[in-house]
Amino acid sequence: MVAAAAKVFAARGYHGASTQDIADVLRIRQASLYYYFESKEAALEAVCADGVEDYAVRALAIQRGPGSAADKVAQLVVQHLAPMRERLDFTLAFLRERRFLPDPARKRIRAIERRYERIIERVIGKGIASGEFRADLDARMATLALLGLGNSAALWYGREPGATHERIVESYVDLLLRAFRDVGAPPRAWAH
Amino acid sequence: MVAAAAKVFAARGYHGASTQDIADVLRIRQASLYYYFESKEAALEAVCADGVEDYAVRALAIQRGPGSAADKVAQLVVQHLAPMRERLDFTLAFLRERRFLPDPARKRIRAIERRYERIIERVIGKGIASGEFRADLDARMATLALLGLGNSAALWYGREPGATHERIVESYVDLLLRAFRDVGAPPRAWAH
DNA sequence: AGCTTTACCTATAGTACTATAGACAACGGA
DNA sequence: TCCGTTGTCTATAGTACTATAGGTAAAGCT
Repeated sequence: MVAAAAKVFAARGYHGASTQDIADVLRIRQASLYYYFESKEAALEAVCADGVEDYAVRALAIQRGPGSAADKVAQLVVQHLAPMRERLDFTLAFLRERRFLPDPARKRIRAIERRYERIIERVIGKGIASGEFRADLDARMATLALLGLGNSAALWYGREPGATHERIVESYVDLLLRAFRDVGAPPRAWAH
Repeated sequence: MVAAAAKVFAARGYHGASTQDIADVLRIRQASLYYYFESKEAALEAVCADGVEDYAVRALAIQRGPGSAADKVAQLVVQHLAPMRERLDFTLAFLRERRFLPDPARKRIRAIERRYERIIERVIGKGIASGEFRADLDARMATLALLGLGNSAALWYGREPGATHERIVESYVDLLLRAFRDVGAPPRAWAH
C-alpha cells in the first residue's frame, strides 16, 4: 500500500507520479486509492513518515548504549544505511520528495529529522569533549558530513558495480572516523 | 532566461513547476516562453547543461596543473563548491531534476558527468599510487564520497547558520584530506 | 436472516497544463 | 519608405490529473 506509493514517488517524483501510476502498481482503479489515502499529499506523508520514523528511535538507542564515540559513530552509520538495503524506495522518496509536503506535514517530518540530527551531533560532541575526536572538529559540520555522505549513497545505491552494502558501510565508517579522530599530524596547508 | 527556469525548477521541481511559473518570473505570457524554448523539457536541458558544463573543464585544468594530489583534491573541492555561491539554482536543478530529462538529453548530460567523475578518480588514484594517500583507499568510493559530500552541501547551502562558503570549503577539504591521507595509525576496529 | 463493514467499482465534475496558431507592434536595415 | 525580424501577445485545442459521488458484491457479525 504505502510501499506502492513509495515505489512510484521514488521512481517518478511526487509531481511526476499520478495517482493512476500508484493504482497501476496495486492493480486497482485510480479512484480506489482514495479509500486508503485522503489525498495524494497524505500518501506522500505516509511514505515520508515511514521513511524517517525509525532513524531517531534507533539513534537514541545507540547514543544511550555502550561504546566509545567512535563505536557509536560507526553504529550510527550502520543504522543510517540499513534501510537502503530493503527499503530504498522509502529512503529516496523521503530524501527527494519530502519538500513537496504541505506545510504542516513537512513540519512534522522535519521535527523528527531534527531530533535525529541532534542525537548525532551530541554523539560527535561527546567524542570531541572526551578527546577521542579532534578538538577543532565542528560537531555541526561533522554531522552534516555524516548525513550528507550517508544520504548520497542512496542516489547510486544498487547501481554502482562492486559497491555492496558491506563495502559501502565499511568505507564510510572508515572515512568518517579517519576524518574525525585525533591523530596528531594535521594535513598540510593547501592552496586556494 | 535560463536562469529564470533554473530558479523555478529548483524551487518547485521540474514536474511541480509550470511553464506559467517561469513566465511569471520573466513577466511575460506563458506562451511567449515557446519563443525561447522548444519545450519544457528543452528548458530543463538548458538548465542542466548550464549547471554541469563547467565542472569537467575546470577539473581537467586542475588535474593537468601543478600541485600534489592533496593540493588537487583541495582545488577540486573548491571548484566544485564554487557554483553554489552564485548559481545555487542551477546546481539544485541539475542535481535534483536531471533525472526527468528525456533519454537522449539525459545521456548527453550524464556523459559530461562521467567525464568529471573520472578526472576526480584519476587525481585520487594518482595520490594513492604516489603514496600520498592510503594504499587501501578505494579511488571510486573516495570519488563518490567527495561528490556526495560536496553535493549534499547544496541541500542546506545558505540556510545553515554559521556555515559561510569559506567555512564549508575549509571543513570539507579538511575532512576529505584527513580521510584520504596516509597517516600510519588506522582507527581501531568498530562494532557492527 | 438481516445489517454493517470492507474493499473495491464506474462515471464524471472541475481544473490545470503544454503546446500551437496566428496577430501585432516596434525596430533596423536596404 | 518598405520589408523582414524580433519579441511579444491572445485564444484555444487537446490532454491529463485529482477528487468526489454513489453503486455493489462479498464477508463478517449478531
